[in-house]
Amino acid sequence: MLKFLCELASKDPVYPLQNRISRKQQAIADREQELLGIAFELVKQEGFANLTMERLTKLSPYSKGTLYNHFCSKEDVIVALCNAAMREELVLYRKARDFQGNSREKALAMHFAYLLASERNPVLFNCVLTAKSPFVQEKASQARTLMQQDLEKEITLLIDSLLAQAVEQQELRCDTESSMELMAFANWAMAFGGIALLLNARASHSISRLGGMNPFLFNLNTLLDGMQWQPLSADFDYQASWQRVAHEVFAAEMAELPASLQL
Amino acid sequence: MLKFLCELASKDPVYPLQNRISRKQQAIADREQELLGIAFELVKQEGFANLTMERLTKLSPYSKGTLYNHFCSKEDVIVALCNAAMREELVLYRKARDFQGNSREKALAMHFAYLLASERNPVLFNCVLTAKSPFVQEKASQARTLMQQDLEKEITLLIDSLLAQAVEQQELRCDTESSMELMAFANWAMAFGGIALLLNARASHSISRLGGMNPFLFNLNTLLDGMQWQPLSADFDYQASWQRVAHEVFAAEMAELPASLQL
DNA sequence: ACCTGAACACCGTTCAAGT
DNA sequence: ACCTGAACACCGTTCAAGT
Repeated sequence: MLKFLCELASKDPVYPLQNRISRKQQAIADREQELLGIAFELVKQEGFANLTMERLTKLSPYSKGTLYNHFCSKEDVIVALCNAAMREELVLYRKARDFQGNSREKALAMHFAYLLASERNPVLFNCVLTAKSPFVQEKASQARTLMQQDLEKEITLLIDSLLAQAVEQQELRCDTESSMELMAFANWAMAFGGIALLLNARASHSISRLGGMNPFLFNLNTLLDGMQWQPLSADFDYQASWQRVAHEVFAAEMAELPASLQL
Repeated sequence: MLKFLCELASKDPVYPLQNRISRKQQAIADREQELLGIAFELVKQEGFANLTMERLTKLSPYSKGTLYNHFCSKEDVIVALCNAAMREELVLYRKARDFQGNSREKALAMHFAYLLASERNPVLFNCVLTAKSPFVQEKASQARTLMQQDLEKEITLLIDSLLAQAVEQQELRCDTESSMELMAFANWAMAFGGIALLLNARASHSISRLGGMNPFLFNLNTLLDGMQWQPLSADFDYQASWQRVAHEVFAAEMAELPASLQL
């Protein structure tokens, strides 16, 4: 359940790796992962309102004081969870990038990874937004906030290099320097908006009426067509690419998902 | 500040209008508006974490028990605020629809209205998302939840009729029945995603690097081009339309905005 | 019938006392 | 040096007592 937290434990920069990490430091890092794992279970089961320092203390073998030794506030826990989620996303993005296909198919694979991450863990997806809001941000520790910015930069870098590759292969045109950044943002906005609405507003009229249709591929095809990213959706079977991504890249991750969710 | 709450007071269906509303019912409806106004100020100043039943009680002339007479829970207050925000949005959408121009320009005006609503009141914009999350929804009163669905339907209707009009005028093609609903959703997702990210993640790398550029028009032009909504952005000056909307439709609302925000 | 506010269980954060 | 848990101020919700 929380293996993603464990395997990333030693990477947390709050306790930076040294050539030889002291036993004590390692113990502290381990405990932090243990605490984050419990916090993760709390939000997973009942949403964010269910995460309280009180409950976190009671479910852990430690005292409140010790919790506050790791996290300067409740918000700090939230940002820490969000960072773990982003690290997990990064792993998926790297897999997506290696998909065999043209540049637009690779972009599709990246979006698939984003959607997959949100389906695997809906609450953490929302976490990423709330964690960025100024009210949360200002109560979190600086170390954790900086870490978040680093992770974000790393993701941005991946996207940028994909766009650059597409331009190089002449499948995408990019008139000015700045329009590349605008294109990156447009992709993020479209994907984020679609997922956030689907996750949170499933009951809403204009979403429930979509019935069994999968709006993601439609959204993406429309946006990428608007960017004139070749080949256009009229000339290529991106539905097939979407299926290929599911089977060739993310078969393992898909298998973990509840059967009710077909991407 | 909270005039939008007042003018809509009598419309709240929790206390439905009758041919002759009793004096007592009117008093109750008034008090509810008063309470919502205070709640609004609380979230406006310091975000949602600042809204507590405790503070709401203290800032009002009433007791806790009376508050719970109006709102069955804290979440119920949030949904009530969200509904007020949606009513305000509706007013803007109606103004946008009457913009003189081709169908795609009208769509632009609708998006402008959405953006304007979010700039006028960032916290309530977020409110609309959190208010739809299942955890909040299940703690709110049914009356308020139903009201929310009605408001949503009304907004959807406006969008749908604009799309239908565009198809009728042959500026937009719509192959199947369902693709209209997909197009409506794509517009919502793009607009929502862009605004939510801009509001909450201004500090994030891939947003801060956009600098002074306004990504909204880019996002919209790209999406609507992808939908093949005529005339395409290459053949029409939508930048000019955007300015026209600001001046011709929303001059009054723009004037209220802090000068730092140029749409 | 409606309003009040005391009461209860819970929460976030701190810090003196302990090891 | 680090851990503990009592203490404090605050919060959401309820309900017996009042009018």
